[in-house]
Amino acid sequence: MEEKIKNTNYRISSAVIKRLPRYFRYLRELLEAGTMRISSGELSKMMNVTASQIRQDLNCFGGFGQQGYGYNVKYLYTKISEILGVDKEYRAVIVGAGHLGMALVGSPMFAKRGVTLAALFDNSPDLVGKDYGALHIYDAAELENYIKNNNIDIAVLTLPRAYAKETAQRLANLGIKGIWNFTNVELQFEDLGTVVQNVHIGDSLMQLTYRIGSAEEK
Amino acid sequence: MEEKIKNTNYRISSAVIKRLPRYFRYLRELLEAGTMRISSGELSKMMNVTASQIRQDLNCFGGFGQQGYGYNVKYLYTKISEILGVDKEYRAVIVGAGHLGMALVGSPMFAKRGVTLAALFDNSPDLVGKDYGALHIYDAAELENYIKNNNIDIAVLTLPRAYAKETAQRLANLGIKGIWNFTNVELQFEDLGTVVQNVHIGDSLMQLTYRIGSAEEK
DNA sequence: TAGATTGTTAATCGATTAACAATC
DNA sequence: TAGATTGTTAATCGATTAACAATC
Repeated sequence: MEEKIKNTNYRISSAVIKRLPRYFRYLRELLEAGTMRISSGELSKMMNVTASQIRQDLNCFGGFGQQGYGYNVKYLYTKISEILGVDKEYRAVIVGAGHLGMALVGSPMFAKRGVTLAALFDNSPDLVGKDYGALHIYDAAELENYIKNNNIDIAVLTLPRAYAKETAQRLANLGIKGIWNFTNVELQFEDLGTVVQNVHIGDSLMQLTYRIGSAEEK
Repeated sequence: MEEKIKNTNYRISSAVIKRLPRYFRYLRELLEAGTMRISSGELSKMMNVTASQIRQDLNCFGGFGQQGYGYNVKYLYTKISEILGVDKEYRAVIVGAGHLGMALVGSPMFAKRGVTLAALFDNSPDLVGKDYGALHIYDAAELENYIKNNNIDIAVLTLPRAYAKETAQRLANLGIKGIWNFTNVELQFEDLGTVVQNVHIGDSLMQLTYRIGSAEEK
């Protein structure tokens, strides 16, 4: 049972990577429900994918199952968590303490995924200095100082478009590991080694309206 | 130039559909910048995709370009808008007036995509009855009444997980056309003809931590 | 007309599914 | 051991890219 995660020198396809978080969610649900084991066949029915795909996906990273038995839910959950970096305990700050920033602060999303929120930043005098639960809102001018001294890995950008590019550049210059970008500005810092994950929420709305339209045609 | 959008009896692949909103965004930017025409080659450089893919994608819906010239930006933007249903002027309500709901209300996202926000709903006595800009917050108990009488096409679910399933079921029973689901609950109402678009924001965070981890390995 | 660039067919590539031998 | 189910190879399917004739 002490299978290591494969040293994946070869590139994992982005199709696989995009599916991993969904496995993570389903496995946690199974774990919480007290399920001990699951076969690729059972999981495939729950998730509406093929059992083949599940086995192929998992085998990119290692042989986590056992012939004739299936997968131990707790073990598989742990492995997928490791693959996704949940055990790395990344530390994040939220830059932009508007409604979106506050919505993220208030949700259990970060905690559930091993990410610790350390602080909030904003440039509005009305907000700077306030506390939200355990989190303090700092002046955006303090970003450099704070990030250098507090071991921050990830910045969540929930500020207005207008400040996005400049702020992101400052963060990348600091060598921050990841930027989770909710502003609709496309960012690019591969040269600086900063990973950018863009969230285009509006694209999702457009997919919805497309699908409504195409459903109505029939 | 009066090319009709192809009557797409055959199914457009979801790979194509997912790319359409990105074309929409880039084309608006070009339009705002005053660019009159663009070739698939130029656009491909801007967007970091192949020119072939752009031409293939567009030709699923019609021949919007002109040999030797390229694409008229305004015309193409209009056509893609039609394909995505921007011209349909869908009407939406937001169910759940917490921070996430308020963040969506305050953003220009809906207006930019032809979706009109009509009202907010919540079940907290502190919020019901208040107004935010032009939008009124109604009691969630009024959902049925309001939706029947106000021509609502889309419900945006930004309420706590606990109420998600029940509320979504009520909306689907009313025959609402689309549910934009921000709760992490997987919903399924294909039988009732309601399109569900799930937003799993946490999955995006997991992709970020995965990518940070795999970038660090090198 | 010559040059440019589309629309579309054909070739390639990659991802998904099926099949089955390995093995618990 | 027999039954079950994985890990993995092979077959299929679909999506992307390349190529080029059509045409503005």
